[in-house]
Amino acid sequence: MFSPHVLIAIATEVALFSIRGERLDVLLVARDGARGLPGGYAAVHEDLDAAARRHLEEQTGIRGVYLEQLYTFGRPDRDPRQRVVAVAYYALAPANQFHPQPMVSHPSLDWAPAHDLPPLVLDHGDVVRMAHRRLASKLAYSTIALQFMPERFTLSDLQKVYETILGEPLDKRNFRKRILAQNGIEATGELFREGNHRPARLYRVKQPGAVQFLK
Amino acid sequence: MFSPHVLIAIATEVALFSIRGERLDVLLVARDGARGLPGGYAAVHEDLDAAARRHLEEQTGIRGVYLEQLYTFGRPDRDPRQRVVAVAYYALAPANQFHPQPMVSHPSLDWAPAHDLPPLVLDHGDVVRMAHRRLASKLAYSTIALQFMPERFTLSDLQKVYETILGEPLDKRNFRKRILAQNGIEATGELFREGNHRPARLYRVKQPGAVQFLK
DNA sequence: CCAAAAGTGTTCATCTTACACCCATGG
DNA sequence: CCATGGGTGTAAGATGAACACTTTTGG
Repeated sequence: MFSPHVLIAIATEVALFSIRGERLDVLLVARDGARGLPGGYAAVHEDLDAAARRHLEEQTGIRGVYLEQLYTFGRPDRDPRQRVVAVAYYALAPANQFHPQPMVSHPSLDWAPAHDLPPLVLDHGDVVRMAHRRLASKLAYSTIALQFMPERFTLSDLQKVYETILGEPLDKRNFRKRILAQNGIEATGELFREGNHRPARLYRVKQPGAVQFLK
Repeated sequence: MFSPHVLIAIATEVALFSIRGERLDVLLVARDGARGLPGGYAAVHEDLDAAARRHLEEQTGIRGVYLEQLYTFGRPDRDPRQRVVAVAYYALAPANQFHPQPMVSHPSLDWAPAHDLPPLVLDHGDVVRMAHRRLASKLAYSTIALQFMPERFTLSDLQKVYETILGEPLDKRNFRKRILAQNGIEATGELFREGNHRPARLYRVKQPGAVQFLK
């Protein structure tokens, strides 16, 4: 049906970010001694998004996260061994503050700081950097940061997410005004008590699945 | 080297826009009785951007235009006949005001209004709509509209480009302030005389290749 | 009572929007 | 002199940025 001159292997690659402590981390898998992003070939009759999710789950156990296509890398020399076109994605997983159990128990997995990546295979470093830029710019005009939040969270938690991704401190009062005006979250009425200080109000995302655009 | 289960045909598709008259038009090619976007398969060792440009030139004669990757469509059922992943692009060609000679002489080509598309093959209508949205939003934070301009143009010409893409009229004074503040164009000192009214200053793009981001 | 983080309004500067008239030309 | 599009500034409103103190809790 097809000339072999147009048949190409397609791989998906997923940069999965999470806020851990006060760092933006990306999840890496070890493969033959080097580190790279979770991913692999898409099967002939497999949807690309599904392939990205499948490899992510198979290699990390993570599922149900926000996933967005980033860019397709098609330079013929990007993989020196063979011709593979890579459809890159990025994904966001909730901060682990309310999930203290390690999300990852597989020994070949580890987190690396997005700001200070170790050497990665192929062009995976470029993927992470491009995803990080996209994420940072999306903070300005969407509610995408909510995808990092667990079921219940405080405004300080959310502010730390913004500050971590942007790499700069934000004014607390202005931040709260802005976030509450976006109307994407609501107070649960509960309080979160921790440490020797005033307890914080807990909030939840109104529509956990949806990322809305602002203005 | 590869299992045949991961070998997939990759096609590029290009939505080429131009401002013609006061419409945003997209260039269509006729193929077996239907209309679609210029494009075709990428060869095994061909760069994807290069494949998009090659098919565009082979089918329309157009080259040297601004080209940007849009999205990769990977649903297995997008082409009912066979499995083809489509890497979609959009391209921008200068308005024809200073190029009155038809850019296209091939009989199987025609322009269609982006706001009112005829039925297109496969998912090409989705590609055009997505590209149009991307273009409209990029007007707000980049100098991408300059890619529609010929070598010399007036501020009224440029304003018509914005108005046509956005589908709404803009205030002349505010528009001029904004554009000149962006610092992407400069007056040539020449005047353009046409019709029985005051001649208009001609401008040129400072860096014709570059699209700069604002703020 | 001390330390620590939560919570809360106002002012100033900046940017955005609305708006109307004169200018230069061709016919 | 008339019609046509080119060209220009200002004021009001909206938005964003800066900023400090009180509250509640645990120890």
